[in-house]
Amino acid sequence: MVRAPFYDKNGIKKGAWSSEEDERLRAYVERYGHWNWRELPKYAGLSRCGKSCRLRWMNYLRPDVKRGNYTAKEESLIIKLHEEHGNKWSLIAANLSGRTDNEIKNYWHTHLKKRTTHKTTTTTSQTEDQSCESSQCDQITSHCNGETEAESSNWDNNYVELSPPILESSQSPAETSPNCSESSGLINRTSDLSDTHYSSNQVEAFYEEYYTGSDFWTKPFLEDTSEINHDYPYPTCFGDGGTSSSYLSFYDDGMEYIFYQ
DNA sequence: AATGACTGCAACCGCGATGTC
DNA sequence: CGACATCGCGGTTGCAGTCAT
Repeated sequence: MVRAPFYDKNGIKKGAWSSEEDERLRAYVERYGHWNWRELPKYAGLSRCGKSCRLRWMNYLRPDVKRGNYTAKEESLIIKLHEEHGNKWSLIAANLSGRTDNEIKNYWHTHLKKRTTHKTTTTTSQTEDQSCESSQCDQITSHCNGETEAESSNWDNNYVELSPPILESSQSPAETSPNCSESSGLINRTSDLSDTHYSSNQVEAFYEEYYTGSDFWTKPFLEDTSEINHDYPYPTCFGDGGTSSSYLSFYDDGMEYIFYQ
């Protein structure tokens, strides 16, 4: 279902990711963060471009990416937000915990677009004939109007599922923080709040603290280097946890090593 | 069973925005 | 202030799996 792997003229690998590549990228980003996507693949030992790494991480490897089927709530929210904002997938994704904009975009085109088209046509026909017999029509009506009045009201107006929004190409909280330079290399702070519901005020307060308030993002991303896996070289500017030998294993000419030294 | 059409989704691409020098 | 690098976003593509004939 994915493009077959191949190498372009510059020796950059493209196409489907292997499990080994996934593991390398995951291990590297989880340990060192994504301080610079363009440079990252070199240090992670990947023959990929930075853009590809970033996409793979954001869409697939991030631990807080929610996989699996969409709930009725999620579907109704996507439909609602799409009606309001159009193809602003990043905006829509920001309102769905654990979903990426790319995933939502795909889901829209493969599932929801048909439904809303169907809804439009059936709604039109309904005005002429006040009936809607198909279960799909019922489902759409449910999505757009809310499962129940109370449930819909709570969902749409007062609560959001709270975990960091995942945008396929979003800024990480670290990048968002005004206190944090991009090269400072912070790990992502994860949240296990996805199953909890909060009021709007709580959400605002949380994000205030989460993204800007605390000094979390200004702290060095790597405080414990005791368990560094030296299979994944990283710039010496991140501390002395890397070794020259492991680093040089990826740069036989040593020029980049000298540069970073 | 063969095969052509369709579907779903991971991944790619181009371009605008933003940041840095 | 312009040039360049990098990031973020949305549209598009490629292809394996599934379905229909």
